[in-house]
Amino acid sequence: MLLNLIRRRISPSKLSPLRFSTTSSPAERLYNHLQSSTPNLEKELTSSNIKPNATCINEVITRCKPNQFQLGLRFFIWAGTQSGHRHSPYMYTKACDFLKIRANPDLIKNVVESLKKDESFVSVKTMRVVLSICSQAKLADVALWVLRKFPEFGLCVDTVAYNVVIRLFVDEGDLSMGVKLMEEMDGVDLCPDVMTYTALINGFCNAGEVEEAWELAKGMSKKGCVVNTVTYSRILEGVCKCGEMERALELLTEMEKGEEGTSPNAVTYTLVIQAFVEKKRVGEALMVLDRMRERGCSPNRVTASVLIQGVLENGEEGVKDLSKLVDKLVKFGGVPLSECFSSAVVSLIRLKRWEEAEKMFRLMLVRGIRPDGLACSLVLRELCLLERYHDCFLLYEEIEKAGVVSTIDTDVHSVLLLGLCEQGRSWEAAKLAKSMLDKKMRLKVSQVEKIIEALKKTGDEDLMRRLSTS
DNA sequence: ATAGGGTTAG
Repeated sequence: MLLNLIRRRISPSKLSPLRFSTTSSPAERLYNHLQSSTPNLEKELTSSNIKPNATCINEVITRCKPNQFQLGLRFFIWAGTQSGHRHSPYMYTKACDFLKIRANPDLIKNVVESLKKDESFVSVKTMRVVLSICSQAKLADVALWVLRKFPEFGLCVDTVAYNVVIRLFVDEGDLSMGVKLMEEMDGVDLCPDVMTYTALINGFCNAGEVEEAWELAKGMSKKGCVVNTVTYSRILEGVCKCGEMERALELLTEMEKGEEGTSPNAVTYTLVIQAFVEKKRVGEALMVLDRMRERGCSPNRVTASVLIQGVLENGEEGVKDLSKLVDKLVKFGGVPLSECFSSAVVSLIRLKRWEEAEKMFRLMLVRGIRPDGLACSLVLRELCLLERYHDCFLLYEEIEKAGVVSTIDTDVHSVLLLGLCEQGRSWEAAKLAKSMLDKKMRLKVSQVEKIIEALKKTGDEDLMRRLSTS
């Protein structure tokens, strides 16, 4: 950190290139190449021989001031075309946020135009990165504009590029543009693939136009695309969303009777189960569970949590229904008892039935059923909200002992720590603080002073030393 | 490229 500060004070112009390249970070060097206003920026960047990784790319971009965003974007595009590197979705989000692409769509157009003007090397890969940026920023119009620019660079549009643009229009709700583009593909000798169809089928299903989706699916096989379980499941989901549960069951039957590649899987059945649960038709949801079992398909944790929530919410006989369901899920395999109980705890908390949730959670610990990370963190958070810090601490210790991979949020840790201090539980606070230090957690709370003050009372010198150096 | 139920880093 200190080194960075010192470095920044040295004006780059006073350093010879040789000296510069040995003393500065790759990001710094790339950033300086970026400033060099040469006619061909990409060549300049490539000549640096630096292969930037994610951290480095991020560093370069965040160095850009708002008036340099166009340069920053151009750098990001260049970096995305380097061999052996591929921007992760996270990086796309990051770049789009920082460069404020969505608020300023012209940035993309300007960069593409400047690539043309500077006669930089532009490949299909370059365009793919540009389209991914449009995709991340949800800019359908700009994406279409980019698509139309391909010929100007002597490039042929491919199916993947079309799919990106089609998906953007579909997500915007512009289905007719999606269809128009798909039809246009024929004219340039491109064949719509499963992705193209899936995008449009999704769109029609979301718009409640299941018939249209169905027609598209029928058209798929004629074009040599295989209609698979996923496609059918999407349509089934659309049918469910329209509330046509009887038709959904018919479609399910058809899938069960159909060929190998279209037989329903756990996701398919779970969609139907969830739809019944949402319509408070829990009995029928449970029947679908039996049905999937008969077809040799095991429920998974999603199936389980959807059904458990449904039974708790709408079951006639509450706990009795629940234990019957849990027995069944465990017997069917695929979902361990601990997952079922954890789901029940999570559902109860969501339903604001806290007392039942706590009872069940404690029952789990007594019976040696290990709760999952989410159940633990929700229970501990609730206890903190109720200011039952000591209870929370005791449960925390038990959970640690049970060896649950802790996913408890940092802020819950901090609130608990502070709460223990305020309630005069300095021994417990010290123990928690040590545990947090072991996990390399930072004390992220405004009243750090207060905590330190309370911890001093324990007279634990080892702890104080560790706190002061952390 | 399919569902649900929280977070982290890149």
